Amino acid sequence: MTARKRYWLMKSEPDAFSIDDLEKVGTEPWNGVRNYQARNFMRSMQVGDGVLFYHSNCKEPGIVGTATVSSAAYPDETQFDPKSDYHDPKSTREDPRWSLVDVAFERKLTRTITLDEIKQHADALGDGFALIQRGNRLSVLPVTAAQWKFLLALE
DNA sequence: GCCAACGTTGGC
DNA sequence: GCCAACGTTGGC
Repeated sequence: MTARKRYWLMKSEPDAFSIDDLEKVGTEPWNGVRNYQARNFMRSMQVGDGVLFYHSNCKEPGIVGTATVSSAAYPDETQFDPKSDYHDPKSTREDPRWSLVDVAFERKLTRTITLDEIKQHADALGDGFALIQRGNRLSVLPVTAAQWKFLLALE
């Protein structure tokens, strides 16, 4: 039995990993997430779920493309690697603390749907769109089917 | 580069 | 279990 397709927004700093990088490699393990809430969202993802690819911490923050979840959650290898920036000495192979999913490139948007523009549509998006909630820093967050449709219609 | 917001850590 | 200190995120 397959659950109904769900939707997510995932942030990445384009200097570190951009939508162009994803297009080049095709599929990428979404490593380095070290926030429990974000991790829990990834653990609940299913193959085929839709992803809005968001560029953060850059000149023009916003949604730049779409991707799909292409694996179930599995342990993030970087947590075990002492040489990695994402190394977590408190995590063990027996009981891994951090998980990730693979994300597959779908398409680039013809233009960036900017954060500024998204904020202007806060009413239409409804309360609780985590991206534009005050002070929110979550790097992985859920998007409803209605929000997905609305946001992509702005393109 | 600044800084507000927020999560985590660790002393007590 | 409180909370101050600290580190990180991310818009500006």
